[in-house]
Amino acid sequence: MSEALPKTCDDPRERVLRAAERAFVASGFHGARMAQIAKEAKMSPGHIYHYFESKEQIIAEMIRAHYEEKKVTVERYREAGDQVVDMMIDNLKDSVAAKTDPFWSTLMLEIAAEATRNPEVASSIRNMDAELKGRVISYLQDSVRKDNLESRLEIFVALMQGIGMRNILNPSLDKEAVTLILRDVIEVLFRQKD
Amino acid sequence: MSEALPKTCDDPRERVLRAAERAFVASGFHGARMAQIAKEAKMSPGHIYHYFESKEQIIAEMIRAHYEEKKVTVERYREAGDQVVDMMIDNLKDSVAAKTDPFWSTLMLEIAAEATRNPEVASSIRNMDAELKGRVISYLQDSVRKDNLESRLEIFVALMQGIGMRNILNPSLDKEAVTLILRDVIEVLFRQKD
Amino acid sequence: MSEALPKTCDDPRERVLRAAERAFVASGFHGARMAQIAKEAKMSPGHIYHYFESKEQIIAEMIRAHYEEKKVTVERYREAGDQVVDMMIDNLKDSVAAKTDPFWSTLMLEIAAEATRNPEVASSIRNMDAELKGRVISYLQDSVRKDNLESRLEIFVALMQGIGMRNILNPSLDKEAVTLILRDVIEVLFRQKD
Amino acid sequence: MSEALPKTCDDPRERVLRAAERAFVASGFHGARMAQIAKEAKMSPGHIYHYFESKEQIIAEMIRAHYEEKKVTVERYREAGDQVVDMMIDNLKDSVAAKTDPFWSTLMLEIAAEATRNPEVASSIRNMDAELKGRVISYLQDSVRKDNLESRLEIFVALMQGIGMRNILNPSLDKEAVTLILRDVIEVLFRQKD
DNA sequence: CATGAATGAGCGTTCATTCAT
DNA sequence: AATGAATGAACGCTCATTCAT
Repeated sequence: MSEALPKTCDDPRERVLRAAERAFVASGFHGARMAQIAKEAKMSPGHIYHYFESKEQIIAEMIRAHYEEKKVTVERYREAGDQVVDMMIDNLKDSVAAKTDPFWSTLMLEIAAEATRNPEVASSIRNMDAELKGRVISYLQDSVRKDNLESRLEIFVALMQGIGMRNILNPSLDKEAVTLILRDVIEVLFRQKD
Repeated sequence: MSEALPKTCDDPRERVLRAAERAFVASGFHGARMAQIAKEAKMSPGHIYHYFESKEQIIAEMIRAHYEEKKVTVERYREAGDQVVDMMIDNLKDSVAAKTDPFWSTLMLEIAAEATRNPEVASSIRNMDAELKGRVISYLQDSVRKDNLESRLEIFVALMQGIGMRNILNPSLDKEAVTLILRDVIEVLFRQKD
Repeated sequence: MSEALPKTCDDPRERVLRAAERAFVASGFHGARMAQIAKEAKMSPGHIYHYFESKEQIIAEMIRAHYEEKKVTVERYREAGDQVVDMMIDNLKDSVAAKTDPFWSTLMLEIAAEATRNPEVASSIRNMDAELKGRVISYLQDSVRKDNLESRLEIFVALMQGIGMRNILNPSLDKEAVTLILRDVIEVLFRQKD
Repeated sequence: MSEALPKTCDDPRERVLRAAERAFVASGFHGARMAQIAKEAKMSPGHIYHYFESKEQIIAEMIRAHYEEKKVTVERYREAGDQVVDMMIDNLKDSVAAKTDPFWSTLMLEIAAEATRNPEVASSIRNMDAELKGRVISYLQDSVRKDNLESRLEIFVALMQGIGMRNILNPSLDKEAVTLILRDVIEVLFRQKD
């Protein structure tokens, strides 16, 4: 009954991670100050180091948590059976909204930028990315056209993440029009020719 | 006749900008050290401040220079006349190679990330981006399908930049396969129906 | 009857003092961490402050305890009667071993170094040192040469502590040879000319 | 004519070393603050790092400089020929004064204490100490008793450094009386039996 | 009596920027 | 125009000490 809520604001590690996320979005991994993270986590700077060894570790764990969330998100493809292309199209509006949320697109940008500089982070990201992509491919396998599936998926992911980046450079991006056009792109990328 | 060569290695401002570009790609805007930029520009750190007020200004001007280069690049769309979709397809391999060049994709990432943090830079980028897009639209106008052209262009740009980001997260991206599939996407995005 | 055993491992103050001693030898007064002392004393860091006001106080009391032990040690001179020079010579091997024990020589070094920095500690050490020396002089008085006895004793103590320091700077010090030579030095310092 | 004075206050490295020496004597290696050293060296904290990589390096170089000075000091034994024991006795007053200078005895204490904790420093000190001792032995070789010479020298050095330590614990040490008694100790340690 | 989570001042060090030359 | 020595504020992080429980 009184089950501890998992991952609430009461878990101090989680509080730090959430605070760091906000600080990273606001100032970038390098620009974010431990003092700011501490303040947002309602914790003294020193106490953060009871939960994390370093700022680097906070970055690494936040990236990992980000991928864990993505894992959950892609599980819905598993359940879509052979309706997966229809599902992608049905969910398009939400997907575009998610990718154009400035919070998430900014974080994605930071993560990619960190991968270009920190080899340890890069390797970890690439492993997680590959695992995620492998899962998605196994879920799509039977219901979409199979030729060059991996590359088609790469293009789809590139497109969705690219939309996030475009929304940063052009926040007046017409999400509705984009959503409509994306339907055709998804059809051409994935629909099996009966 | 003895016109000063514009943008050669002899122009010290240009030298700083090129050096900064390399340093930013290697270490990010925050990670790059003025000392490193000075060394690469073969100039003392102090002397950089004769040409630029601050590191921020170097970032801003480097981004501007980046857009100036892009302006030159898009001019070829102007010259393509009504063959523009064919030209996009013919150039696809080069375009993919350009977007997956780690140097440029890293720089693009830094620029986008900076836009999320520095409002002045963000505003300047958005102006330049809008101008660039306006030009491209005017060049495409007569030779591609006109419905929702701006959004179709956004999607195309998102896709190309997204491929750059994907290449960072997954450097074993199959560029050849991607190039092939992109042909179909371009057809569906831009080809006028008879 | 049920007298509390003094100075056993059950006395928590004593446990802290012993733990501090080990930590100070391992890391120095400054390098030793309260957390380490607490761990060695099998006590929480916070609880140490029920027994001691500060780290400084632990240092001061540990030094005092060190002198109390020395007091016990010098009592044997009292019991030697007029055989004291012979006893010094007989005990030489043990004395050298004691002074070259890294534990005690390190502690001696820390104590002397602390005396150069902390005036309160310095004053307390000087009092205790003077008292100790006074006792030894009274024990030696009747059985050794009396001219300049205090200075002869100073030289003897300097020599023994100096050997401890030499053993730190040159751990391959030949203790056996040193012991042999010291016999002659003691003879010249203390033996009464019949 | 206008020869640069070697090691004057104009050499900034030397200024840092001298400032560090004073700060180390006043507060110990650990207690001394870079800000304090900077202030005493009339230099900003940041600028110290143009000359030294770290506080550790300053400590290491100061110790080395200390040994270089000692090397110069022991050279006079070389020139004493077979009068070396007489010279030791003649110089005794100065030697005692040098060893009881609180500045130098405090520094010696810090150095020995550092050797018990920092293995790199310890190894360097031991090498320098061994070299120094080797030199002295070669200078004494022909004019003092040869049995166990190395250990006799160790005892002499221990005695002199021990006097420095005693002077810290008992600053009212009677240097004159000590000097007188030391003559006999030197005779017994080194004088050749005709 | 006892805990250990929590604090926050202060450390060694870095680096954008300045300025005497 | 050009240098590079010099600055000092600000960083990530540590640890003696406190205090709610």
